[in-house]
Amino acid sequence: MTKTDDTLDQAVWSRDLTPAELDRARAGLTLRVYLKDSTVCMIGEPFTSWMGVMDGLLKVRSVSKEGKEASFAGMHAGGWFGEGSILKNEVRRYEVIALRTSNIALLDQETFMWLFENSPAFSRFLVRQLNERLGHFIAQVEYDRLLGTTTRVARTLALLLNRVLYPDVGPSLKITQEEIGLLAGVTRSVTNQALKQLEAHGAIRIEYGGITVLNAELLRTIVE
DNA sequence: ACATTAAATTCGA
DNA sequence: TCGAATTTAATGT
Repeated sequence: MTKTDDTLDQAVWSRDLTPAELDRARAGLTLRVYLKDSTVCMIGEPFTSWMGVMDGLLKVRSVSKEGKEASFAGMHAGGWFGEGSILKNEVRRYEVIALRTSNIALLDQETFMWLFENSPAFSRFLVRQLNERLGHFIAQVEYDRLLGTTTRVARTLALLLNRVLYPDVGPSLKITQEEIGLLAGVTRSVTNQALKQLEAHGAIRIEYGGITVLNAELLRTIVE
Protein backbone atom coordinates (compact mmCIF):
# COMPACT_ATOMS: atom_id res chain seq x y z
CA MET A 1 0.00 0.00 0.00
CA THR A 2 1.57 3.27 -1.06
CA LYS A 3 0.61 6.65 0.26
CA THR A 4 -1.31 7.54 -2.86
CA ASP A 5 -3.28 4.32 -2.51
CA ASP A 6 -4.15 5.40 0.99
CA THR A 7 -5.21 8.78 -0.26
CA LEU A 8 -7.40 7.35 -2.96
CA ASP A 9 -8.91 5.00 -0.46
CA GLN A 10 -9.93 7.85 1.79
CA ALA A 11 -11.22 10.11 -0.94
CA VAL A 12 -14.99 9.93 -1.23
CA TRP A 13 -15.04 10.47 -4.93
CA SER A 14 -13.00 7.36 -5.57
CA ARG A 15 -15.50 4.95 -4.09
CA ASP A 16 -17.53 4.26 -7.20
CA LEU A 17 -14.79 4.55 -9.80
CA THR A 18 -13.91 1.64 -12.07
CA PRO A 19 -10.47 0.04 -11.69
CA ALA A 20 -9.28 1.79 -14.86
CA GLU A 21 -10.45 5.15 -13.56
CA LEU A 22 -8.75 4.49 -10.26
CA ASP A 23 -5.45 3.81 -12.01
CA ARG A 24 -5.75 7.04 -13.87
CA ALA A 25 -6.57 8.96 -10.71
CA ARG A 26 -3.69 7.42 -8.83
CA ALA A 27 -1.25 8.51 -11.51
CA GLY A 28 -2.45 12.11 -11.23
CA LEU A 29 -2.15 12.40 -7.47
CA THR A 30 0.60 14.14 -5.54
CA LEU A 31 0.90 14.56 -1.81
CA ARG A 32 2.20 17.60 -0.03
CA VAL A 33 2.62 18.80 3.50
CA TYR A 34 1.86 22.44 4.19
CA LEU A 35 3.31 23.77 7.41
CA LYS A 36 1.29 25.86 9.80
CA ASP A 37 0.66 29.41 8.56
CA SER A 38 1.87 28.66 5.05
CA THR A 39 -0.07 29.72 1.98
CA VAL A 40 -1.65 26.86 0.06
CA CYS A 41 -2.85 29.02 -2.78
CA MET A 42 -3.14 32.68 -3.55
CA ILE A 43 -5.77 34.83 -5.15
CA GLY A 44 -5.25 35.31 -8.84
CA GLU A 45 -3.15 32.21 -9.22
CA PRO A 46 -4.08 30.21 -12.33
CA PHE A 47 -5.54 26.86 -11.61
CA THR A 48 -3.09 24.00 -11.22
CA SER A 49 -4.72 21.28 -9.17
CA TRP A 50 -7.81 20.13 -7.45
CA MET A 51 -6.97 19.80 -3.77
CA GLY A 52 -8.07 17.51 -1.01
CA VAL A 53 -7.42 17.76 2.69
CA MET A 54 -6.23 14.44 4.05
CA ASP A 55 -5.45 15.79 7.43
CA GLY A 56 -5.23 19.21 9.02
CA LEU A 57 -7.17 22.45 8.79
CA LEU A 58 -7.26 25.14 6.13
CA LYS A 59 -8.83 28.56 6.07
CA VAL A 60 -10.35 29.75 2.83
CA ARG A 61 -10.67 33.48 2.50
CA SER A 62 -12.82 34.34 -0.45
CA VAL A 63 -13.22 37.81 -1.83
CA SER A 64 -16.27 39.11 -3.67
CA LYS A 65 -16.06 40.09 -7.36
CA GLU A 66 -15.05 43.66 -6.73
CA GLY A 67 -12.49 42.59 -4.19
CA LYS A 68 -14.64 43.93 -1.41
CA GLU A 69 -15.90 41.88 1.50
CA ALA A 70 -14.06 38.76 2.49
CA SER A 71 -15.69 35.77 4.03
CA PHE A 72 -14.09 32.75 5.59
CA ALA A 73 -14.66 29.08 5.62
CA GLY A 74 -12.83 26.16 7.08
CA MET A 75 -11.67 23.07 5.23
CA HIS A 76 -10.80 19.94 7.09
CA ALA A 77 -10.13 16.27 6.52
CA GLY A 78 -12.16 14.80 3.69
CA GLY A 79 -12.83 18.09 1.90
CA TRP A 80 -11.90 18.70 -1.74
CA PHE A 81 -11.91 22.13 -3.33
CA GLY A 82 -10.97 24.11 -6.40
CA GLU A 83 -13.35 22.45 -8.84
CA GLY A 84 -15.04 25.76 -9.58
CA SER A 85 -11.86 27.33 -10.90
CA ILE A 86 -10.85 24.30 -12.88
CA LEU A 87 -14.19 23.83 -14.64
CA LYS A 88 -14.46 27.46 -15.61
CA ASN A 89 -10.75 27.63 -16.29
CA GLU A 90 -10.36 30.85 -14.40
CA VAL A 91 -8.00 32.15 -11.76
CA ARG A 92 -8.64 31.49 -8.12
CA ARG A 93 -10.93 33.89 -6.33
CA TYR A 94 -9.78 32.94 -2.90
CA GLU A 95 -6.77 32.46 -0.77
CA VAL A 96 -6.08 29.34 1.25
CA ILE A 97 -3.92 29.22 4.35
CA ALA A 98 -2.94 26.29 6.54
CA LEU A 99 -4.12 26.94 10.09
CA ARG A 100 -2.12 23.96 11.24
CA THR A 101 0.32 21.66 9.51
CA SER A 102 -1.75 19.77 6.95
CA ASN A 103 -1.45 16.90 4.51
CA ILE A 104 -2.88 17.86 1.18
CA ALA A 105 -3.47 15.77 -1.93
CA LEU A 106 -3.29 17.36 -5.36
CA LEU A 107 -4.97 15.99 -8.45
CA ASP A 108 -3.57 17.61 -11.56
CA GLN A 109 -5.83 19.45 -13.95
CA GLU A 110 -5.44 17.04 -16.82
CA THR A 111 -6.44 14.05 -14.72
CA PHE A 112 -9.29 15.97 -13.19
CA MET A 113 -10.69 16.84 -16.63
CA TRP A 114 -10.22 13.30 -17.87
CA LEU A 115 -12.21 11.94 -14.92
CA PHE A 116 -14.85 14.59 -15.34
CA GLU A 117 -15.33 13.68 -18.98
CA ASN A 118 -14.95 9.93 -18.71
CA SER A 119 -16.21 8.83 -15.35
CA PRO A 120 -19.93 9.00 -14.65
CA ALA A 121 -19.29 8.32 -10.97
CA PHE A 122 -16.85 11.20 -10.74
CA SER A 123 -19.19 13.63 -12.51
CA ARG A 124 -22.01 12.63 -10.25
CA PHE A 125 -19.84 13.39 -7.26
CA LEU A 126 -18.95 16.80 -8.67
CA VAL A 127 -22.53 17.80 -9.34
CA ARG A 128 -23.45 16.89 -5.83
CA GLN A 129 -20.60 18.91 -4.38
CA LEU A 130 -21.19 21.95 -6.59
CA ASN A 131 -24.84 21.92 -5.68
CA GLU A 132 -23.96 21.84 -2.03
CA ARG A 133 -21.65 24.81 -2.40
CA LEU A 134 -24.33 26.79 -4.18
CA GLY A 135 -26.46 26.43 -1.10
CA HIS A 136 -23.64 27.85 0.97
CA PHE A 137 -23.25 30.89 -1.19
CA ILE A 138 -26.89 31.68 -0.69
CA ALA A 139 -26.51 31.30 3.06
CA GLN A 140 -23.41 33.47 2.97
CA VAL A 141 -25.30 36.51 1.72
CA GLU A 142 -27.02 36.63 5.04
CA TYR A 143 -23.88 35.71 6.93
CA ASP A 144 -22.00 38.83 5.90
CA ARG A 145 -24.64 41.10 7.31
CA LEU A 146 -23.16 41.38 10.72
CA LEU A 147 -24.89 38.65 12.60
CA GLY A 148 -24.18 38.20 16.27
CA THR A 149 -20.92 36.55 17.11
CA THR A 150 -22.57 33.48 18.59
CA THR A 151 -24.45 32.95 15.36
CA ARG A 152 -21.32 33.37 13.31
CA VAL A 153 -19.45 30.85 15.39
CA ALA A 154 -22.40 28.47 15.18
CA ARG A 155 -22.51 28.69 11.40
CA THR A 156 -18.77 28.25 11.11
CA LEU A 157 -19.05 25.02 13.07
CA ALA A 158 -22.11 23.89 11.15
CA LEU A 159 -20.20 24.25 7.87
CA LEU A 160 -17.48 21.97 9.13
CA LEU A 161 -20.07 19.32 9.86
CA ASN A 162 -21.50 19.22 6.38
CA ARG A 163 -22.08 15.59 5.42
CA VAL A 164 -21.81 16.17 1.70
CA LEU A 165 -18.54 18.09 1.84
CA TYR A 166 -16.98 16.01 4.61
CA PRO A 167 -18.48 12.54 4.32
CA ASP A 168 -16.66 10.98 7.22
CA VAL A 169 -17.20 13.74 9.72
CA GLY A 170 -18.57 12.72 13.09
CA PRO A 171 -20.11 14.82 15.84
CA SER A 172 -16.82 15.51 17.56
CA LEU A 173 -14.46 18.01 16.02
CA LYS A 174 -10.85 18.27 17.02
CA ILE A 175 -10.40 21.99 16.73
CA THR A 176 -9.17 24.52 19.24
CA GLN A 177 -11.05 27.64 20.21
CA GLU A 178 -8.30 29.69 18.68
CA GLU A 179 -8.79 27.95 15.33
CA ILE A 180 -12.55 28.40 15.50
CA GLY A 181 -11.93 32.08 16.12
CA LEU A 182 -9.70 32.36 13.07
CA LEU A 183 -12.34 30.69 10.93
CA ALA A 184 -15.22 32.78 12.24
CA GLY A 185 -13.26 36.01 12.19
CA VAL A 186 -13.55 36.71 15.92
CA THR A 187 -11.04 36.73 18.74
CA ARG A 188 -10.42 33.69 20.86
CA SER A 189 -12.12 35.12 23.91
CA VAL A 190 -15.21 35.99 21.91
CA THR A 191 -15.12 32.47 20.56
CA ASN A 192 -14.93 31.19 24.10
CA GLN A 193 -18.02 33.17 25.09
CA ALA A 194 -19.90 32.10 22.00
CA LEU A 195 -19.11 28.45 22.63
CA LYS A 196 -20.36 28.78 26.18
CA GLN A 197 -23.63 30.14 24.85
CA LEU A 198 -23.94 27.31 22.40
CA GLU A 199 -23.19 24.84 25.15
CA ALA A 200 -25.84 26.43 27.37
CA HIS A 201 -28.36 25.93 24.58
CA GLY A 202 -27.41 22.30 24.33
CA ALA A 203 -26.01 22.60 20.82
CA ILE A 204 -22.49 21.47 21.68
CA ARG A 205 -20.30 20.19 24.45
CA ILE A 206 -16.97 21.93 25.03
CA GLU A 207 -13.97 19.68 25.46
CA TYR A 208 -10.27 20.20 25.78
CA GLY A 209 -8.93 20.77 22.28
CA GLY A 210 -12.26 20.30 20.60
CA ILE A 211 -16.03 20.16 20.78
CA THR A 212 -18.78 17.64 20.29
CA VAL A 213 -21.91 18.67 18.47
CA LEU A 214 -25.05 17.52 20.22
CA ASN A 215 -27.60 19.22 18.01
CA ALA A 216 -26.42 20.03 14.50
CA GLU A 217 -29.78 21.36 13.38
CA LEU A 218 -29.79 23.89 16.19
CA LEU A 219 -26.26 24.96 15.27
CA ARG A 220 -27.37 25.65 11.72
CA THR A 221 -30.44 27.63 12.66
CA ILE A 222 -29.65 29.38 15.92
CA VAL A 223 -29.80 33.16 15.97
CA GLU A 224 -28.71 34.89 19.12
C1' DA B 1 -2.44 39.48 29.42
C1' DC B 2 -2.49 36.21 33.12
C1' DA B 3 -3.72 32.17 35.90
C1' DT B 4 -5.41 27.57 35.62
C1' DT B 5 -5.85 23.09 33.87
C1' DA B 6 -5.19 19.37 30.44
C1' DA B 7 -2.34 16.86 27.63
C1' DA B 8 2.09 15.43 25.64
C1' DT B 9 6.77 14.44 26.30
C1' DT B 10 10.85 13.29 28.74
C1' DC B 11 13.46 10.67 31.74
C1' DG B 12 14.92 7.45 35.36
C1' DA B 13 14.38 3.18 37.03
C1' DT C 1 7.80 -0.07 29.67
C1' DC C 2 5.73 2.37 33.64
C1' DG C 3 4.76 6.47 35.91
C1' DA C 4 6.42 10.64 38.01
C1' DA C 5 8.26 15.06 36.65
C1' DT C 6 8.57 18.62 33.40
C1' DT C 7 7.17 21.17 29.36
C1' DT C 8 3.88 22.69 26.13
C1' DA C 9 -0.79 23.70 24.66
C1' DA C 10 -5.48 25.13 25.43
C1' DT C 11 -8.85 27.25 28.16
C1' DG C 12 -11.32 30.71 31.11
C1' DT C 13 -11.59 35.25 32.82
